[in-house]
Amino acid sequence: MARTLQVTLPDGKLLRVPEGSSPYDVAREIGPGLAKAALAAEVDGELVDLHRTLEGDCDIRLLTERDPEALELLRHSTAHVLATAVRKHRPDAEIGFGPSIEEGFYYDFGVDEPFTPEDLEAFEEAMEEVIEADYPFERREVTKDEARELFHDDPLKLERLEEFDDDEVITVYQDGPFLDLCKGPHVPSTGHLGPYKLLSTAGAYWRGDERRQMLQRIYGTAFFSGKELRKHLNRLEEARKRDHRILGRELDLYTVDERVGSGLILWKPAGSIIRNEIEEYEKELILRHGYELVYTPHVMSERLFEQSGHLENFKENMFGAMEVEGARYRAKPMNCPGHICIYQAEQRSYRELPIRYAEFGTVYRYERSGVLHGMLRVRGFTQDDAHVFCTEEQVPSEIAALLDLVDEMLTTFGYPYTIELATRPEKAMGDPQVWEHAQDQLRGVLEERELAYTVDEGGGAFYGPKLDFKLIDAIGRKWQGPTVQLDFNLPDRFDIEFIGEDNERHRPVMLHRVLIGSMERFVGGLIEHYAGAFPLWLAPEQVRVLPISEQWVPEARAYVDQLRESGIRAHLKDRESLSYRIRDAELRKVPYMAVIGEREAKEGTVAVRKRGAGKKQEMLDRSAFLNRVIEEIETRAR
RNA sequence: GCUCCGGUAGCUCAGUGGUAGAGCGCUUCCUUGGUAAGGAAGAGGUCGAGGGUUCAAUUCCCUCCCGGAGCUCCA
Repeated sequence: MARTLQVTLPDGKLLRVPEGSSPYDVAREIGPGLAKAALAAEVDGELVDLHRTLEGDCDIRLLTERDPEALELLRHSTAHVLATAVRKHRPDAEIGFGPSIEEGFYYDFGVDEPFTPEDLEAFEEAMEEVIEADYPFERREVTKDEARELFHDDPLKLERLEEFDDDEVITVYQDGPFLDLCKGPHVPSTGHLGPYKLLSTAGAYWRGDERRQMLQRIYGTAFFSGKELRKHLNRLEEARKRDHRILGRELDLYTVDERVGSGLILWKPAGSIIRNEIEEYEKELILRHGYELVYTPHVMSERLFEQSGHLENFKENMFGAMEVEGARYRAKPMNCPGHICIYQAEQRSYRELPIRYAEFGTVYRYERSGVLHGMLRVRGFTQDDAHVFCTEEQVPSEIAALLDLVDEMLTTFGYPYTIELATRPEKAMGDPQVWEHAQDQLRGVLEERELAYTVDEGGGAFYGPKLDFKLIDAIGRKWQGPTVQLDFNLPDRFDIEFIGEDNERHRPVMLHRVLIGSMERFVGGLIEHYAGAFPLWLAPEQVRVLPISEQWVPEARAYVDQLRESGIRAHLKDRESLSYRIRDAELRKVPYMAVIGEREAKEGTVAVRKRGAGKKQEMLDRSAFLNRVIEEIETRAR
């Protein structure tokens, strides 16, 4: 009698199957429905192909479309099918890597002629053929020598191959004519692929190293259902519509000019209003939290940056030196040295601490031309920077106060957020024990508040651990948010001190923190977050007053004046037809339209139409509307 | 910086080896309007910059500048 294996299912149920069975056989044993739906399996914690022979007794979990891991498999398998198709059209294409990624997959190819959009269409057609052929994904274990032979025409694969240890199991996967060096697993056959779409091509360095060969990357995405694919493509379309560069132009928020230079933002009046509102709000907030405003120059002596170490560690990101009367100056890439100089302008007593200096400081950094991107990645930007000088004992309360600030700020803008604690990296300066202690302090505050956080092990800067806050925007994308950073470096470099209770000199702890980070990036992000429809308190134009006809212009103008008198940004539009003006106000995303005609004139009212609310309108007493607007602005309602 | 793609009116775009066109916007006039485009006329372009090929270049070639998709890096 054949021997049997005992498999344990996720629900704890035990099953006996003949030796030599595969997960597929297990699925069939459980039911035909599962056998059909199963795509792969997790055996003793390891993902394996559905038809892989089981080695012995094991825990097994069958993966179907509903498991997140299955989507990754699907995408990875789709990448293989893409490579199969590319090889059909371009037999000489060298194959690089083709993994699944967060939103889909890519595959890198070494080709002489880059791919065109027409190529992508041809590849999609060829992929259909591969799918129809329903080739199984066949897994084989090979020796290094066998693999060398199999991939003798694929230099990129050979290079990867040499990195395997001699005793490592090397596996290859074959689907029809295409063979790839691959760890797997895959879906059972090419016929199991779902709907997919090739999206774009781009250059990518072999192994991400800019000194290496440039490969051609094809990006695509794949799902189990057409519905999900369409949803994803819609999301991409939605993101495209929110693009701050397009909205920024349409709403006259900012511009760039090649005469000024790449990566340098010109804030137009409407954008400046938004920026100024944010600055005013934040100023009020931080003054309430015990910060003091300071200002420091944009250009400072190069010697300062020698002392701070920026010239040593940050030089490739700094603008070049300019010379004045024999001395060299630099545009500042960071605000900290200036703030330290202010701290050191006097002898400091422990009684003064903590000292919190805040500045909307404009910094300039050289960024490679290829990375510049609208307002999100620029060469000149204004940070809402602050530096806290305090004693070691004060660190926890300072961190706690910051958590409050961050929460209040992000709630105002309607951003949910997550927290990350970044700890000591390999190459770090300072005593590991000091690091340990500081990290414990940060952790302690988070835990005391019962805040959820993740740990980015080794993700801290070389000079100190940090807390990173990630924002989640209206369409679910993550953005870099506030950061708080402990610094064990600059206090030493500048020999910062305070006189303690014991009348001795002591070194204060220094914290760097930003809430919004960079004005440019934050506003760019806000444009996309709100899709250009800013809440009332930020909206460049808050109320547009529309007289029905010329007859009511004086009355409408008087109302505009009254609104402005109360600090409301109101404008009169009286030229074109009412329909036209309504449409224009909607397109400009003005929060409120106030229409005045015969009826309103008679009753001293105003017909209020809210942005995006269509024909729904409200008849309000003029002072009632004014008060409502003021209230909404003051509470910074979202 | 690198690979590929692009740059024509303020914006979105069409077009051509014989020096240019649309829609929107803008100006003026008519219309005096009741909730997402009332009508007409007009102005506006050294076709990104420089060089080359050609009888002739916005068009073909080269270099540069700027933008885009990525790679790498970052607030």
